[in-house]
Amino acid sequence: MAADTKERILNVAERFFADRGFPATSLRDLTSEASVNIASVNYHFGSKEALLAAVLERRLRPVNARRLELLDAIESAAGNGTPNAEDVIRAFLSPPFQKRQEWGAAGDNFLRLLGRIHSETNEEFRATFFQQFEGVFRRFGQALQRALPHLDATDVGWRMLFLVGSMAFTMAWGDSFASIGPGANKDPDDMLESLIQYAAAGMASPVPIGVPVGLAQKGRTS
Amino acid sequence: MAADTKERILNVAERFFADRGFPATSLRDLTSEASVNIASVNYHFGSKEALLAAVLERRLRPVNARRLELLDAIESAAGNGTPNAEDVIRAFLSPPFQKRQEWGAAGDNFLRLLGRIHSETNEEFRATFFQQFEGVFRRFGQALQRALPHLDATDVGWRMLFLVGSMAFTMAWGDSFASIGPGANKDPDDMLESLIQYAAAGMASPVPIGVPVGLAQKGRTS
DNA sequence: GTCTATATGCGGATAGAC
DNA sequence: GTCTATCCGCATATAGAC
Repeated sequence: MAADTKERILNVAERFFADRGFPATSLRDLTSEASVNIASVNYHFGSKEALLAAVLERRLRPVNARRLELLDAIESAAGNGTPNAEDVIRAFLSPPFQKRQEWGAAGDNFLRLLGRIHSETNEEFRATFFQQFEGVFRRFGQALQRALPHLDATDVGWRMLFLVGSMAFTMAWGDSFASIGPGANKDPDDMLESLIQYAAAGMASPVPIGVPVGLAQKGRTS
Repeated sequence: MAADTKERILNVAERFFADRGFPATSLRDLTSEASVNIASVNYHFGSKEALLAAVLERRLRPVNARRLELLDAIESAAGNGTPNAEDVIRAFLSPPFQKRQEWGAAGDNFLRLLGRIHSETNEEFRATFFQQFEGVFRRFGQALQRALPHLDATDVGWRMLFLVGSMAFTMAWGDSFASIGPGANKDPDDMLESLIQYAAAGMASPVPIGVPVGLAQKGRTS
């Protein structure tokens, strides 16, 4: 049962990489937990790094495909007009969280891994991850620029950085963070909608005209 | 020169932990780069984990002290009234970025490390990091709840999650992310102001009244 | 406080039998 | 495809001389 072996490896790797991080996960533990032979990772994937790439690609591909599909639909509907910014943001944020629900516990693990990966600034990780992500990021950047013509390109770039940061952190922590913050839990399904609303408001917020952003209120509280 | 040895270790650890991550950093490389003996980490700090704690505490302590100082001033000025949400957000976000400028290159390294640490969901890291952070997070949560009475506690909690995510990601990536996004670089000093503005708009955005957030527009683009 | 030498164990990867 | 046995190197940590 080779196919089963590969999948068992992928599933345990997803969970362990999410829980412990990639460098702190040993192939010994991983293969033991998956009940496969220790040599099978190298046989099926070639190396530990290639295993990470396979773990990411398996789920990132459909997520990003869905993102672009939704964006295509929005741009088609807008025609020559400007697309709605909230719609664009929704198209970017929804797919990973919706897929998580489809994928159940595995989706949970993947999203936590994905959240981790986002703040990995290493070169090797970038090669694996940004290869899948960079094109999507660019297309959504262009769409947001059209949807928010009052922003210059730098503002759009920074705000996308903020948006992706919120998304990644929410993926990494999900519900477990709510216990630290104030208030009891409501339905976790509402979190995505709350994130979309937060991001849409932040994205579209006006830029002070004629006043350099950095000088407007610098040192106000210091 | 023992004091110098400790500081050289701390400085290199800060940079290596930021660049490579904690588990991927070896004490061999670290002590070699710092030009100190390999045994000195255990002599001065006790263990690799204790070194991480020392690295974090050295800079996190003044950052969080400054945050609370600013928050105290805001709450004193507000008296029995409600403090301004943007002021509270500024008090939370400004100190790490202002300290970075004070600290120069070391501040850069620390902020990248701090960004990483935020998405570390491990138990061990939480012990070290949240010990310093949890109290600050609670106090700002209460302040934001008072500043934004139209939000219930769950909304405040989630939006703080989003805010911290934006902040952490900005710390981790800083300027290097701008090259991926659209647009050329403006003054990097403006990034903090842009982040504050984004967060303030997202934080204060209205909640649809009488319509559950999660049901309002769910599936709109799917 | 600093150094060398070493204890002790785990890491990824592979050779070669089945 | 799967397994055992092994190569080879690096990890943290410490003992003990200086």
